[in-house]
Amino acid sequence: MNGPVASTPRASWAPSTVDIDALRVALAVVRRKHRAGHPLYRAGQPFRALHLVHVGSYKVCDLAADGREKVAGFKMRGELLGVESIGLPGYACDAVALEDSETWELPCPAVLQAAHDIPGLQEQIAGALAAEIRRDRSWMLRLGTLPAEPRVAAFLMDIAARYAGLGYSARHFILRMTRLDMASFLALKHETVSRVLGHLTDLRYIDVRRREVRLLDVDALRAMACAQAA
Amino acid sequence: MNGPVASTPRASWAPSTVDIDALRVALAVVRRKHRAGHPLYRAGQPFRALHLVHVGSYKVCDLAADGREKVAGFKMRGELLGVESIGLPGYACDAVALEDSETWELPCPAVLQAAHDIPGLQEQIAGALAAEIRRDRSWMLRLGTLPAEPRVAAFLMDIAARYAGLGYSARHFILRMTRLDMASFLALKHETVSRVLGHLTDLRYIDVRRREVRLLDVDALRAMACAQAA
DNA sequence: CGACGCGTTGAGCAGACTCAATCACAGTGG
DNA sequence: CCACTGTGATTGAGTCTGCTCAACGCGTCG
Repeated sequence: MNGPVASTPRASWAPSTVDIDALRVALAVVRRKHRAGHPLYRAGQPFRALHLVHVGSYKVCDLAADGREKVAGFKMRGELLGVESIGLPGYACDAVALEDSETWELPCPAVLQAAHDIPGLQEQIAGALAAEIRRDRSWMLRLGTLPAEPRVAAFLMDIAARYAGLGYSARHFILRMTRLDMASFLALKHETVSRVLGHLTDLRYIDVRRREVRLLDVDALRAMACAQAA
Repeated sequence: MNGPVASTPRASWAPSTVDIDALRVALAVVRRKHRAGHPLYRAGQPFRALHLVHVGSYKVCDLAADGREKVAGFKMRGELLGVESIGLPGYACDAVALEDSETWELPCPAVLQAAHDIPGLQEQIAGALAAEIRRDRSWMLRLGTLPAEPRVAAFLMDIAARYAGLGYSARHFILRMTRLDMASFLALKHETVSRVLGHLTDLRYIDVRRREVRLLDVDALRAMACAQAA
């Protein structure tokens, strides 16, 4: 995610993953399914549980009072949903399934109890929240300092790395979100995203057919994602 | 102690504040002073403690491997520094004093122990981390959806609200950071920030003399900070 | 005093946006 | 089976906001 870091504890670097085994033994996990486009939760609904993505993927959408809206992130298998709402009476944002998906519900009281009882779990949870902060900050940095093209390149590299972490191909994958969602997350317009993908195709860095992406020149993409100039 | 927050759980809304009394009784707090421009910590230094701002203010700077840099936030009295590094061997970013400042050091092992022993503290800490996530997300939303002028207006309103929370005037205050820092945080160039402040002055919304700011028309500023168009 | 960092201001440029048309595809129903 | 429809994606032309480059003023501090 950040760089080629090896030999550090997982909870620090992995997306919002925690030690699932520890939680699974301690909690009575409820499975919840969501069809593509349907919400796992909406902003304002009572906050009573965290959710672990088990199948599929979700987007997290922040909303402002005046209607402005932005995709804050995408969550894949093994990642946690709802951590941003801890300490609030209701959820702070929306979580919507990008495809037919399934989560495990982790009720808050049970998690708190487990954090007390299971040694190390408290630290893992705090570590997962801190990792979420770092991930957000890392994207804030990119969105604030990179032009459109490197931004899209960085996004593709991020998705690729996460698929790789799940055992899927890092070179060939399906984008589960629309161009509009990508654009919102990247603070661009969907036309711009489309144009950039087109240009990356012209450069032979990638091959895109609608949602299907093939990375042809990972080194070039990585270089582009790091340098401010093209 | 915290601020005039009404009728909602404190840990949820306050900046990165926690129940300081609970921590103070449990921890042997060490005071650390920093002159303007000097670091409280730098990215990579061993992470052993959180820090509570007691006097003055700090900026938090994220850095990318390729040298890109961005101010991720500003911390004032009562706010926590270092939470983003929880679970890592070293700090994930820099924290630099904007003026002569002082922090209370909260050693990690002691905090963890206290979180075990003091009922509710664990939740408060998790709540503080979640609040940090929400604050970052809230700025990501603004930076992604607002043009330069509303962005600066929103920034001024944010600073004003935080000063008000500390018992200072919300109408008249000193910006502790340079235009460059503001610009970095707002993902703008410092010339743009300068121009926007100039324009807000022309509009009689504010009065600026270098770092000194007076808010003349708070309603207009608030309106500007919320609407995407001017 | 001189120097450097910070802040302001101006002119011109360019990258991303706006507006708009068109295309591809999946789902629906006749 | 295919026309119809709506959403998502692509592409083009023109515009504009914020950036770049540059000069200058102010203040502070060595």
